[in-house]
Amino acid sequence: MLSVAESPPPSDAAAWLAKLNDAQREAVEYGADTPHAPPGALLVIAGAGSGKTNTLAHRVANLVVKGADPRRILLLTFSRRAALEMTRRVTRIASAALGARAALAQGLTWSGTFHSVGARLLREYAELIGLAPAFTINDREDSADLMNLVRHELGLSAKERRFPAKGTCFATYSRVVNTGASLGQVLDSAFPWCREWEADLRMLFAAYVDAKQKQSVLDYDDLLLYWSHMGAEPAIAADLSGRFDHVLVDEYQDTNRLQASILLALKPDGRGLTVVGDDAQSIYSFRGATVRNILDFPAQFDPPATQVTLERNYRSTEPILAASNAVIELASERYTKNLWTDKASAQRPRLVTVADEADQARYVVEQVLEAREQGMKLKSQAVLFRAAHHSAALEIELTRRNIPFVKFGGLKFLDSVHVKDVLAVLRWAENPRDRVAGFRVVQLLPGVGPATAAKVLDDIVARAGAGNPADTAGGALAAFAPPARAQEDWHPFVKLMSSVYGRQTPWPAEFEMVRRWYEPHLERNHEDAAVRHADVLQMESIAGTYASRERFLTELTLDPPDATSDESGVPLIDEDYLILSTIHSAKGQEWRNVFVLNGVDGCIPSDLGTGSEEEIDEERRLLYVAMTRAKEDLHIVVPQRFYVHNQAHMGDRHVWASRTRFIPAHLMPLFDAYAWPRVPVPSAPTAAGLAAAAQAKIEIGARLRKMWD
DNA sequence: CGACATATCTTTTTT
DNA sequence: AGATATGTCG
Repeated sequence: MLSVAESPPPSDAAAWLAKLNDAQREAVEYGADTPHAPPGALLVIAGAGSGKTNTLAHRVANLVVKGADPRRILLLTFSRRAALEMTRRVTRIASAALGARAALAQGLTWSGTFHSVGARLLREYAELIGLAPAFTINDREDSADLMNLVRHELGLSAKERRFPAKGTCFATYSRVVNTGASLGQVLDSAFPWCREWEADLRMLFAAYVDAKQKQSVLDYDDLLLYWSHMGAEPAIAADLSGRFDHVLVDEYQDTNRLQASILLALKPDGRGLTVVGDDAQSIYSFRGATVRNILDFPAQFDPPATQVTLERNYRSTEPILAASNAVIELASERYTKNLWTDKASAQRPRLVTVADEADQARYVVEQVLEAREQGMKLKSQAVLFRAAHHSAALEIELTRRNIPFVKFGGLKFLDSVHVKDVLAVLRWAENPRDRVAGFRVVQLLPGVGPATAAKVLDDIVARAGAGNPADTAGGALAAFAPPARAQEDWHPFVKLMSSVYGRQTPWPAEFEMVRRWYEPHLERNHEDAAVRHADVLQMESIAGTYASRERFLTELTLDPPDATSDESGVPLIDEDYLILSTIHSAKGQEWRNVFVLNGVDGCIPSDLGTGSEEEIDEERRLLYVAMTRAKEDLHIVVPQRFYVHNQAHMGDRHVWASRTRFIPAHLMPLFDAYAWPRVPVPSAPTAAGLAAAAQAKIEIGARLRKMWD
């Protein structure tokens, strides 16, 4: 049992908080003297680079130092990466302050994303709420596949006019769940081209929910939805909220209504609740996040939440901050603060015009190498972009020049077919009712298509009845009469599945058995089997680090490895590599040297996100987030000619792009604007003259295009 | 019924 | 370029 409460606080208590500024210290010390009877809610508005993570870590550490039980602290972060970073810092800070009682700081066991904490709680309360404890969790792709299955069953795929694709259906469903809006509202605001299908979609979603329940499968949204409904059930709600004395939430500007309702159920009067975020960095509205959550937070409580604002920026130089502030000031809705810094620098952020994407890639490589020559590690430099495919040309150039890089965002390890195949076998083993998994696995056998697969799955469900399908699934498979072409492969398949259903082989060894069974199918189905095989082996080594099949599956779907690199596998820890990242995945991070690709209209803002004022403002915040990642040097690259795919009628073609609307002419003095490669000019013009010339050229282009708008 | 070829559409960002 | 619906053959 922990008994910190009676120990006196360390005599140098003030010393370890001395490095914080006044606002930070206020956020750290708010209510910390009475950790067992916390005061009302606290809102910390923390601007970019204002030491937010550090402040939150200090606050948690301080609570522990003052006697709070770390096992009764719930720390909700946006990503797993952020959760790990936070626990690491809290442990370090608290250990230093606690001295001999440092071990206490290890007790911070409830930290993670809303989704992972939700999954953990749901497994604990499963029986109580009528959920099979062995439920499996579908990732986005699996969920869309299930939606597709249901869509076919309802005959929606054979309509006269084409019904929305599975991904669109699922996205619509997800948005309804996360925003709490009606289907009609969601269609109007986000999917207007699907408006005509409202009635069919409603029917589809009802059947989708039904299918999930029958199969004991949850999707990401369910992890929040069930949690939220537990909070609405008085008996469970009391138990839930009684478990945690303190609830702290990071990146609150990117939470949605559903998440807000969960918090409110946990801490109805706000006591012990802390949320931290920055309204100017809200960039996840496509996931149902709403900036209203943070703006309306104080007024939810009586008395209203105490607010602390962190405005001092410790990250960027003054010119970078001035440009970033100027960009965000043009938003149609005012933000709550203005950042300042005392880090002077003569280098303004650069606005670099290049001819096309190939030159853009060459420019970045040249600059990155030059910086490295001057001692800046590749790891201290990052290239950011709006959409994952924007870095394609750069990736080719980096590979050609042999420069190692790691890419965050975009395609995941888990999205490749072979990885999904193996995971499907394991998920089906864990939960034989999981139709998406089973459907995929059975069709791996030659001669088996959708029709045969459906029969197999029906047989399994029929034989199980109300009992545990894991006991009877093997028998159902053995009794099935396979089509002639699958005859030869059927027996080994039945043997494998019977073994995994019955858990005859202990965990990591089971993976190896599945892999061996899968190998011949991999060879048969894929030209590049060798590369794919390496991925499967890599997955096998990851599997060995988890205690059980269930842990492995849950962790992998909730926290998939998020980096890919040119080689298979992430480079060695001590190796130096350049960071490529989508702007979304760059959240919360910082680098000395930052490049923003495609600073053109159509990319930032994405031409898909210019429908409404709100969407445009979100794109503006995206640029703001990208710019404020930079500590010393910031390059926004503007290719004049831009290649686009999948244009409705013309197919692929080049388009002439113009500088992003978020940096209008009157902000140009805040940038160091030039063209690259620099052309020799006869009369040695001034930098300002060059900038003006470059700008005039671009604006004429824009005017000419406007003639046809 | 499965396998393979052909025509038609497609919204980016992620837990 | 890649997914998905539809068409045709064995």
